[in-house]
Order: sequence, then C-alpha cells, then structure tokens
Amino acid sequence: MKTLSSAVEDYLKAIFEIQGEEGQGRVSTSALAERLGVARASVTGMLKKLSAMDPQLVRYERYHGAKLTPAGEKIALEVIRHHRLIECYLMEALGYSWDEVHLEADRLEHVISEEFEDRIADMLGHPDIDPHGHPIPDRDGTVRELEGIPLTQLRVGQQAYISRVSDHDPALLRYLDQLGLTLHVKIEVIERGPFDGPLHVRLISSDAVHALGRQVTDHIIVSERVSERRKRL
Amino acid sequence: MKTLSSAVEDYLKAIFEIQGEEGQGRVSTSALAERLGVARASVTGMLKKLSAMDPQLVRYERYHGAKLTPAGEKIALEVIRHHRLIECYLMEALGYSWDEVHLEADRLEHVISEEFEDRIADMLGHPDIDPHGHPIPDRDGTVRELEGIPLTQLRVGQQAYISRVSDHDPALLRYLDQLGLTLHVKIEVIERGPFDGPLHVRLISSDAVHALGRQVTDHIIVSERVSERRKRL
DNA sequence: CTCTAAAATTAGTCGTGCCTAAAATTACCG
DNA sequence: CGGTAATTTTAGGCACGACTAATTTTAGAG
Repeated sequence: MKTLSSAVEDYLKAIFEIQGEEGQGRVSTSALAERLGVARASVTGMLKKLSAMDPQLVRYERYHGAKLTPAGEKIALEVIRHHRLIECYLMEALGYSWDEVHLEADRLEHVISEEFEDRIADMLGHPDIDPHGHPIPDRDGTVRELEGIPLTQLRVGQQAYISRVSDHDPALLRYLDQLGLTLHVKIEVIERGPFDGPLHVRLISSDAVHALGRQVTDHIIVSERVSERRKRL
Repeated sequence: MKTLSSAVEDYLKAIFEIQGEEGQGRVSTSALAERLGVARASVTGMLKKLSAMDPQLVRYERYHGAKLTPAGEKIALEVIRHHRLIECYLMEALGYSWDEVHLEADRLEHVISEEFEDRIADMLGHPDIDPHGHPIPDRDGTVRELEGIPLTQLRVGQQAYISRVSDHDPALLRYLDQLGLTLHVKIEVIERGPFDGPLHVRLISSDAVHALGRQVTDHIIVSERVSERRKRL
C-alpha cells in the first residue's frame, strides 16, 4: 500500500460522501467539482487518473460520472475514520467545540499514522459516532449506516431525537449550540409555517421553542429512537 | 502571512538546524541536500526561490551557500516549536516512546493550527525542552540556547548529566533507553579505549557500566549542571 | 426527431518541486 | 601560479494538480 496524496484522498472521500447522500448512483463531475472547490476540468483529469491506478480506485465512464471500487471505498473509509476519530479526540482531549473540529481534522486526517489512530481510538474508548453524530467506520472499513430523516420532513406533533448534524458550516453549528439543539436532544415539531416557512421546534427538556428556517432543518437529521450507545466497551 | 508549503518549511528548518550545528556561517548546498535527501540541483533551485520571496526568507549568494533572514528564522522557529511541542505531547498524552515521536511530529508539524499548538502547550504546562532535551522556542521565537558538550569530549573521571540526544535515529534512541541512558541521568566516564576506542561510562544511580562507540557518544550532549526545570509554571 | 442548454471533456498552460547531465566556479595542492 | 578535484549552478525534463477556453456529448423540450 503506497502512500497517496492528500488530493487523491480528498477526492475519494468526497465521492464516498456524495454517493452516500444522493442514493447509490454514480457521482457527477460537477457535484465533485462543487464539493472540492475545483474546476470541472480538474475533476475529469483526476477521475481518469484514479480509474487508471493500480489498484483501480474508481470506475469512471466518460460523460457518466464515477463510482468507487471496493479498493477506493476502503481508502475513503480509512480517511473518514481518521477524520471522525480526530474530531472526537479534539473535543474530548483538547476541549475544542463542535464547530471548531472539522477544519482541523480535514488537515490532520491525511498525515496521522495508524499508530496515532490506534492510540486515540483506545484513549476514547472506540467511539461509534463523531461529535456531529456521524458513524465512525471500523478499522476494517465497516460502517453502521444510521437511520434518520431530515428534520424538515418531520410532521407537526411528531417527536424525535437529534441524531446527526452536518459538520461543514461552523456558523450553523454555533447557532444550534446556542439554541440548545445539540446531539441526542429530544424535540417536538409544534408548527410549520406555510410556503416552506419556518418550523417551530420545542425542546422537550426545557420547553424552549425556536423557529428554524429550511437552511437549518435540512441539515439536521432526527430519529424517533434515541441514539445508540456512544462508545463501545 | 500566507501559507507556506511543507517543502519550504522543511528547507527553513533544515537551514536553521545546520546553522546551529556548524557555527554561524552560511549553509552549503550539499549539506542541505544531504539532510533533506534531495539532489544538490534541487537545493539550488529552492534557495533561489526562497531568497526571491517577499518577505525574503534566506540570503543566498551563488556558490557560497545560504543563511536565514530574520523572517526566515522566525518561520523556522515556529516549525521547530510545533515539532517539539508535538513530540512532548505524543509522549505525555498518548504514551509514545522517545524513539517513535520524531517521525510522527515531522508530518504533523506542518498541518496543526495555532489553536492546536496553544492547546497542547497549555495542557503540557509550557515545557522548555522536548523529550530529547532540545529547547522549545517561545511563541515569539525566542530560544534559550543550552550549554553542553558531546559526551565524546568528556575526560576520564569527569561526571555529567545527559542533557540532549539527537532525535534522528530511532534505533539509537531505543538502544540508549535499554541501557538506561535517558535524559537527566548522571554519568561518569570510567575509561577511554585507545585510537578513538569505546568510552566506558558508568551510570551513577545504578553503577552499571557500558562501553559506547563514537557513533553513540557523538550524539549525546552532556552538561555538568543538572538540566534546568523541565516545565515553566 | 430535432434543436438547444447544460454538463463534461479535450487542449493547452502554469507553478511547484523534484530529477539527471553538462557546464561553471571555487578551492586546494604542489 | 597553474591544474585538478570537489562543489555548485545551469539547462532541460517530468509528474502532479490545478486553471481557462474551446469543443463534444448528453438530455430534455417542443
């Protein structure tokens, strides 16, 4: 297993994440370009390269997007495991807040050794999920897919637990933190404004009610069951 | 202050370290090439680039080597501070041994944020020296230069404390650890073989005597005074 | 089924940091 | 002081990963 560049790791991670979000189909050049902040043409070039590597990391068909091979997916999952363990570690051991960890982890994920990974995983008690509720793959690349639906889709009167929050926007995370909308909190939808209007959400524990816009509720995943244990024994 | 590449940081660090080791003169192209493991011609190219940057990072004269400018030295010291703090952190917080920390730190030093640096420095109590006895620069770039001489130069009968050990060779560090020749240990030179022969060294605490070759004694720095406090308040 | 807009690819460049081989310069020795 | 060996620089190239501009392909509307 030779060393891959950060760029390659970033592409594989992005393909994996987009595959997960938008069904299981192929990932388009544009979607990748957008997520990675590079020009479409750059993506085309990299996809050709990734599909020509030995072992082949993506299956790529001209004009029809790409899809990870098992080898590519394995690497993506290793990078994601690094990322999420580092996020946990930064919070637990170094006192970072949940809006600060993502950027730091994005840089560290490419340079830590397996040794480092093992040590922080041990120290943390092998957590299942990261600070935003995303599952942490096993060393062997197994991910438990979590159920849940966007808060946006919850009906008035329904209650649920916050089980996952998108980690890409620090400002959103700080906002949620202020409102008390943190992981594992139980909420109820009180009212929904017309024409995609704000969703009024009540925190069960404090009775506080907040009106949330679509930009917010789309990025919160809720589940009727309380999240499973946060750490394995 | 824009972001510099790892390569640039590595060059500046190497120039600083060689300047420190070999008097205060200019650093030769070959010395740099050797330390960095690249071809001489590559060094020439990089030195030209570094001396053309704004702000200028090295003063470079064709055929006569290079020397850090204050701006270059500042950056070198930041990288070295990162490196040494990370080494401390890996030992104290993650249970690494002193032969394992160097490689990991060499990768991490380029990607951690100031935030990360501050947090580990706080957590460690702002240590003065790294696990091999090298001084850790202040945030503002001040380094306390430590006194001491190579163990090789100690005379028979002289006693001294081990104050610093070269960190580049993990095998050497493991070897010393096995013999009990760790930092701050007091030793006495018992005998010196003829023709640059082995140096017989006694550990004051245990009375154990070991014969050490030149390859070893050259890389151990000793001091007659016990090392200063290891952590600042 | 054709026409067009959107998406994707090709073609051509650029900056970075490395390489080798050849030429230039320095430094040292007699 | 001249000649040679060691050091260093120049010249030319390569891989990588990004870019823009121009072209091709696809997909969707009528």
